[in-house]
Amino acid sequence: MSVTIKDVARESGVNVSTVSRALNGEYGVHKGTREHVVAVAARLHYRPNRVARGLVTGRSHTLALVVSDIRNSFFSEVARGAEDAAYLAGYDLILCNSDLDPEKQMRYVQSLVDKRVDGILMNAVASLSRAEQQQLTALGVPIVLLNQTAPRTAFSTVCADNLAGATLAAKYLLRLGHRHIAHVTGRHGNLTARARGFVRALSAAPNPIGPIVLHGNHNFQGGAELTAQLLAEHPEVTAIFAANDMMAFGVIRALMDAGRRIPEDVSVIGFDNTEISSIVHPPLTTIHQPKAELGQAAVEILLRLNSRNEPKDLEHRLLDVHLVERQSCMEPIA
Amino acid sequence: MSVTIKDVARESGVNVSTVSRALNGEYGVHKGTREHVVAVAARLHYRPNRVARGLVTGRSHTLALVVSDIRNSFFSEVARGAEDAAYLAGYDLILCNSDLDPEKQMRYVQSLVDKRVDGILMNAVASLSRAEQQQLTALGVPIVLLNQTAPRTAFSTVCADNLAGATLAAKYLLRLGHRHIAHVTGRHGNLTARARGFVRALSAAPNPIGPIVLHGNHNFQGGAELTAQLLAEHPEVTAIFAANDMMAFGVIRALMDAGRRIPEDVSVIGFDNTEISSIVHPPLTTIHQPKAELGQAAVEILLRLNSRNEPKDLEHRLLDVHLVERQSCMEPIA
DNA sequence: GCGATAATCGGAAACGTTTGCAATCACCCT
DNA sequence: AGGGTGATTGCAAACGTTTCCGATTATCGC
Repeated sequence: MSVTIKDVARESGVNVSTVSRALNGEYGVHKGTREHVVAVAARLHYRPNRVARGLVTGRSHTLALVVSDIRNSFFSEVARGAEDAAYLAGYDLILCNSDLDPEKQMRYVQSLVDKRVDGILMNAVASLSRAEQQQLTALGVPIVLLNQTAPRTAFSTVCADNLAGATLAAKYLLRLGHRHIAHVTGRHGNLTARARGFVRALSAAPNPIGPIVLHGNHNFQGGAELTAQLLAEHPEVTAIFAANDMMAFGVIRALMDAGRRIPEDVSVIGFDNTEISSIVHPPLTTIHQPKAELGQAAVEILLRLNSRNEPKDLEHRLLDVHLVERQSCMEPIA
Repeated sequence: MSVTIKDVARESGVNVSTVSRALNGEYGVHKGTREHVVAVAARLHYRPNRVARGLVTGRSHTLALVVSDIRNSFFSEVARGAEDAAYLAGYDLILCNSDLDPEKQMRYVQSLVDKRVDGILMNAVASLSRAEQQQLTALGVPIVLLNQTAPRTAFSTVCADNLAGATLAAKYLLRLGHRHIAHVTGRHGNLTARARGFVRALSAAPNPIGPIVLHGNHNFQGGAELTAQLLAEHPEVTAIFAANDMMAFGVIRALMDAGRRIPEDVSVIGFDNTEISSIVHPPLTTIHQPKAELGQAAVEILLRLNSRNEPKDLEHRLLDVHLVERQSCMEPIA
C-alpha cells in the first residue's frame, strides 16, 4: 500500500540498511549517497512506519496520561502542558480516564505496557493496594506521579507546593486582619497538606488563633454544605479558606443564599486558580497552581528517563505556587 | 526481556501459530490444546506485544482526537465521551492540541498516520486549505469531523443541531413575552448556524420582530464588550441570547457592572450548558449540547469503519439539543 | 608502492506477531 | 476397503524497520 524503505532502496540503488542510516543521520554514510537517498525518499514521499521501527527499537515515542477525569479542569490544564511538552519532543500522548477505579487503572497501565509506551503520567495511585503498586513498578515502564509529594513510593513525583500555598492563603487573611478564619476541605490527597499548612500558619501567627476546619465533599456541593453548617455553628467567621476553587464557588453560593455579602461580610479565598475563578462573581482570590507546568515537568522527567546518556534515578519536583488577588477578600469590617 | 509467544509455544509443546490461534479464539484448534495453551500462557503471564501484532495486522487499536485546545471544557467533555467509548471497545485514544494551526494540524495527522492509528476525530478543518483537505483524504485513514454539519467534505461528521438549538432559545424568549431580543455571537463555525436559527425564529414568529445581532470575539471578553455596546445602542433590550456560555458569562458580567439585574431587568440565555453555567450567579439558562455523546458517536463511526463486515460509507450524525431552564430568564417586567 | 586503518556499504538476522498453505490424521460414507 | 472430507497442527513467509558484522574500497603514512 504505502511506500516502504525497500522502495526507496530500490529506487536509489542502495541497500535498505544504507537508506536507514542515511535517513536517520547516522555516521558512516557518504555525503553524496546520503543526499541522493534523501532526495529519492522525498520524491517518493516516503514516511517510515513507526510501528515497524517501534518493534525493533522497543520505543514507541508515545507517553500516556492517566487521570481520574479529563473534564476536571485541573487535569485538562495538566494535560495541555504535558501534551505540549510531548509534542515538542516528537512524542504523542495517550489519554486515559480512570475514575480512580483501581481495576480500570491497572487495565489501562497493562494495556499501555502492551503497546510499549515509553512512560506514564498518573495521578492517585493512593487508591491502589500495596500489591498493585508493587506490580506497577515490576512492569518496568517509567511512571511519574502527579500530585504526590510522598517519596515513600518507588516512583518519581511532580507536585505543587500545597503546604506553602496554604500558608500563603492563611497569612494573607491574617495580614488583612481576620481573626475568625475557617477552612473547608475534603479528606484526601493534597487537601490534607493544605489543611496542615493552614493550621500551622494560624498557630504560628504572632497572636495565635484556633483554626476552624470542616471536612466534606471536595466539590461545589461540599463547599456549599459546609458553609451552611459553618454559618450555623460559627457565625463569627469573617474569612473562609476553601481547599480548592470548586469548593470556594460552593462557599460563595451558600454565602449569597444566606444574604452575606462578599467580601464585605465574609472574605473567601480558594486554591487552584481555575479559569472559572475570574468569571464568577465576585472574581475569586485564590492560590495559583502551575498546572501546565506540572504536566510539562512530568513529561520532562519521562523523557530524561528515556534518553540514552542521562541518569535513571528518581526525581521529585515541587513547584511553586503564588497568590492571585482578585475581589473576594478585604479587611474585616470592625 | 518479557515473555513472548515463543516461550509459550516451547513451554506448551506446540507451534507458535497454534498458540496464536488458541489465544485469539480462532476456529480449528482442538479444545484440549487450547485450554492447555491458555493455561500455560496464564502461568507465564504472557501478554502479546501489540506493536508486533500491529505490524502484521496493520491495525493499532488506537484512535486519535485532534482538538484546538483540551482546556476548552467543551472539548474535554467530548474527549471524555470519546475516550469512554474507545475504552469500552479496547481502543486507546491519543490526544492532540492543534490551536487551529494548520501546520500543526497537518504534522499531527501525518505523525498519527505514521503510527497507523485506526481513525481520527478532528474539529475544525475549516482552517485548512482545499489542498490540505485533499491531502487528508488521500492519507487513507478514516477521519470524522466534529462540529461540522456540512457534507461538502469527503469526511464523516458529527454535530449538535445548532439550528434547532438557536430556534429553541429564541422561541423560549418569545414565549416569555420578550419583544426586544439581541443576539451576541462570533463569526465562525457553529456560531453562524446559531445566528441563522435565531433570526429565522424571530421572523417566523406570529408578530415578527427585527433581530439585533452583534458580532465579536466568541469568549468571555467578547460577550462583555458586545453587551456594553448593546446597552449603549439598544437600551430597550430585555433579553440577550449569547452564542455560547462563555459569551453569556461575559454578558452577565457586563450587565452587573452596568447595574442591571438578571433576570429582572434583562434575561440571559446561553448555549452549550458547560459545567460553569450552574455555578455562576445567577445559574444560567442555556441550550444543552450533548458533548460526551458527540465524542461517543464519532468513535462509533470510526469503529464501524474499522470493523470487517460493516459498510464503509460516510455518515453524518446530527445530535439533539434541549433547553435547560435555570434562573437567568423570566418574563419582561411590563 | 604497500600494509594498515578508516570510511562506506551490503547482507542478513532480529524484533514478535499473524496467516496462507501444506501436511498429517482420524473418521465417515458408500 | 478406499477415497474423500474435515479437523488440527506445523512450517514459513510476511509486516517494515534497525543494527551487527563482515566485505569492499579508499586513504594515508612511511
